[in-house]
Amino acid sequence: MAKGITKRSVDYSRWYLDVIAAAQMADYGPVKGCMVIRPTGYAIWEAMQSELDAMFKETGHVNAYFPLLIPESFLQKEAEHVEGFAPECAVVTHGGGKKLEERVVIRPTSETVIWSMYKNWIQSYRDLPLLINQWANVVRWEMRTRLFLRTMEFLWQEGHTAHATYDEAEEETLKILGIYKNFAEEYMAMPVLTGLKTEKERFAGAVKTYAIEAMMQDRRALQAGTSHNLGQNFAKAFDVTFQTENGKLEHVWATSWGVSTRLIGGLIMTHSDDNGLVVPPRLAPVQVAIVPIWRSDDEKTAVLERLHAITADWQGKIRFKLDDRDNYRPGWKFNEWEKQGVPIRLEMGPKDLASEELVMVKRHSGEKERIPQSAVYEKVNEALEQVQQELFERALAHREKNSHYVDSYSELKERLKDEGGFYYVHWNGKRESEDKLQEETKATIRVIPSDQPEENGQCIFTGEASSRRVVVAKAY
RNA sequence: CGGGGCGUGGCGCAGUCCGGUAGCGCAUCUGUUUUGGGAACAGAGGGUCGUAGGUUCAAAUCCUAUCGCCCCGACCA
Repeated sequence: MAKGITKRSVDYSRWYLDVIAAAQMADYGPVKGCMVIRPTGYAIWEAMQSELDAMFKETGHVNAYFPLLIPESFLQKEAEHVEGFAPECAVVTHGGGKKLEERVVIRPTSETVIWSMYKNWIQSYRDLPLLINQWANVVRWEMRTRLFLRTMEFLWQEGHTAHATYDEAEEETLKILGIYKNFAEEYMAMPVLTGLKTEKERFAGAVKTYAIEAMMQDRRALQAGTSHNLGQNFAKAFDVTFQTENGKLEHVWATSWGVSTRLIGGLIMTHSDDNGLVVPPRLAPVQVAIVPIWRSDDEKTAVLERLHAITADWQGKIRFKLDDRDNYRPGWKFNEWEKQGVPIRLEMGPKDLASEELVMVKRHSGEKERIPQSAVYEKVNEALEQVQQELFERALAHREKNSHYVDSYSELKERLKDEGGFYYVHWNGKRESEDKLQEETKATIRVIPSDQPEENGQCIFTGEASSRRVVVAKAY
């Protein structure tokens, strides 16, 4: 049925790329690993941006913009940070035809430039908290890239906040984590686990890294957003201090947090099917595609007239497209909108004109329904809500079905190989066990879940006592 | 960096082994008939075969070099 899209069961990775191509979401740029985001893909990003941006602003954050180019020496000021990022930096060595005195890196992330500026902006406890976000592009020289999931250049938002106390920074870190979870679940309809990253997986330069972690249809994990408590690491590296209420000088406490265009990859791999993209209604650039059907010019006029009347007051309420192109036939249009992931399709032809009905089709289920023309607006709104809900529930059920409690390492190894999924296992925090796990199974500890109850058990690697379970999975 | 694959009209490919008029499908344009799940027919336009050198009467095809991209792995949001 869907020409040109490889089935998920045949080759998941090929399927993913085919979905993107069929929906015209992105294309390869001329430089290896770089991606052109086409209008269909970018519209989804814009929808994500506008929702997230509103959430940040509601919680007191403001937007600003910092430069793309950073002096190389800045990266080196924070020991762990340089170690983590130096290998993947693109470095500018020449400008204006001359070799630069100091090389300049294209930002892989902006902590260093931003903290170099915060040094000038923060003097007193009265200047805190400083809650800044920026929407930007960053470059990381990755060895292996994949559209949306990992590209050399990607778009993201990065929040960088400064606080007077550790507790306040920690509170901010968790607040943002909550926003990310809410966004992922309520808008993307993508259920996520929240939790702390292990030391091994922690952001270079952070004291604590929290993440939201989602399960894709192939049962692999996708880290979909991170929120870091940076402690005083960057304040110390850039010597950012403030005077406290009682006159003492202290280093500022920091956080940083981000989500990227990777979310689009997550969206695709959570909901789409063998017929192409499926976009949840709240983020769909087009929520309803209307396909009129006619044979004669008279029929065309009548059908379009009726549809115009029905949609007369939809402007600003429902994002819809009346597809009245006459160089394509209905079947072609059905397919086209399907590949684009439009949640609801309405069909109306001569038959419906007479019966005062029309046909409503849901993209995610293929379910068709005849609805009275007098109630289209209500029915469509109802359906959009319902689809949003069903997509979330479907994804959640998939995650639940593929999440397992396992108490032996040998069983974990077997099952990781054969079925994938999330495994809740006891681990007592030893780095060596974590390294061994990755080496032997390619899987990693994704999160130490926030909502997991304390439970006495034995670490499956060492047999030592453990008080909690962590989530192990193979990841993107 | 290792393994695999590929560079030929806009896109997808065949042709390369065995040198001899650059081809097919899709897309595009024109016209007619069509239109409830990817329309049919007729016609048309569009290519220095990744790049550079070599062999030859003759190179997409053989030789040498080189550049690039994609997929799979190690590393990563």
